Amino acid sequence: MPWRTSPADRARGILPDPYHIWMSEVMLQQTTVAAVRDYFLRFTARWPTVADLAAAEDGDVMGEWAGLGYYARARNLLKCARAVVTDHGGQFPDTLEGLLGLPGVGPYTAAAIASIAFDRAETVVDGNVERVMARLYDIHTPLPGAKPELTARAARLTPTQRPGDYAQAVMDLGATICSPRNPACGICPWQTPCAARRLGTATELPKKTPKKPKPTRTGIAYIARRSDGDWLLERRPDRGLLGGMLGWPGSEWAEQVPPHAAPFDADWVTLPAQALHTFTHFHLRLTIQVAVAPQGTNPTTGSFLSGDMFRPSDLPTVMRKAFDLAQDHFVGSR
DNA sequence: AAAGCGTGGGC
DNA sequence: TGCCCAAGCTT
Repeated sequence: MPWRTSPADRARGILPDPYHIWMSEVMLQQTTVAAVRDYFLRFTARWPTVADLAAAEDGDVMGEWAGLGYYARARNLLKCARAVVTDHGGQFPDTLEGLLGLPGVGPYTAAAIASIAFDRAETVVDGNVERVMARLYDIHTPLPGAKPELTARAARLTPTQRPGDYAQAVMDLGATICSPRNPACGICPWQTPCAARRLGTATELPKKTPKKPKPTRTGIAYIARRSDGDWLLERRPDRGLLGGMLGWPGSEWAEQVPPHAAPFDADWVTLPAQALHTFTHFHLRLTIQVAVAPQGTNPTTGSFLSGDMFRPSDLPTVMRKAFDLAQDHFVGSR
């Protein structure tokens, strides 16, 4: 992992850049290491310091985050960078309390930064640690209700020696050996004290309360290309689903879509294929309508973005799926 | 305090 | 193939 420094360096007092640890930890919230890696490298190459990031344009940061999901993280990333510069002299706070005051930094991330970047004896409790503790102590209370007990167990184990190494090690243990499906108990360094290992309950822990089924919503997206090659796009409002991201104008997304109008009058063509996408709490079937806009078109929403300025990679994935289908249409009809 | 909030990979 | 899961935070 490119944000990590070796235990050997850490032992000699060489700690990682707090900016890098903060960046990686925010990206890693509910996101796999494999997905984060390239984003981390692009962000730190483009904005090498927190001051560079604080000076960035909102749209540039949102565009660079596109595809990683949970876009409130990107909005808070910018807020946080600016808070560090304006309220903390450009240095990240080195205490749990100070870190918790930053936007997008909750109990886990604050403890991760404090322990990994500053070697403070704070306790990280992420999904890995929850699983390891539930098994180590054979706790059958379902999550999220078990969280306080799991946190207390984890805190009791946190050492004062090399807390940063320990935090990473216990998460690595959960990510590799004490894995959700096929835990490798035979090679686990904690196999002797582990209650679930002894009782044979490891694979069924931690218990979780069942999830609600996802409803299916539908909607329409309007993808218009002007004769000069510009695309009609809009910036979504700064809160809610895909907040702050670039997207295509369209209807609401709902189980029953209310009446709505296209952004301008034209001979809109409905594509034969829909864009299918699943969000955290619903499935979406997006119907795509395409049109060529004459020069001088005045849309009721959004604005035309030049073909040179528009990077499809700035779009969140659902909008990118819609674009790919529309582009097939425009190319195929040429 | 329960719900909202993305995405891709693995099985 | 659909479901589960991933180094959670905010309101």
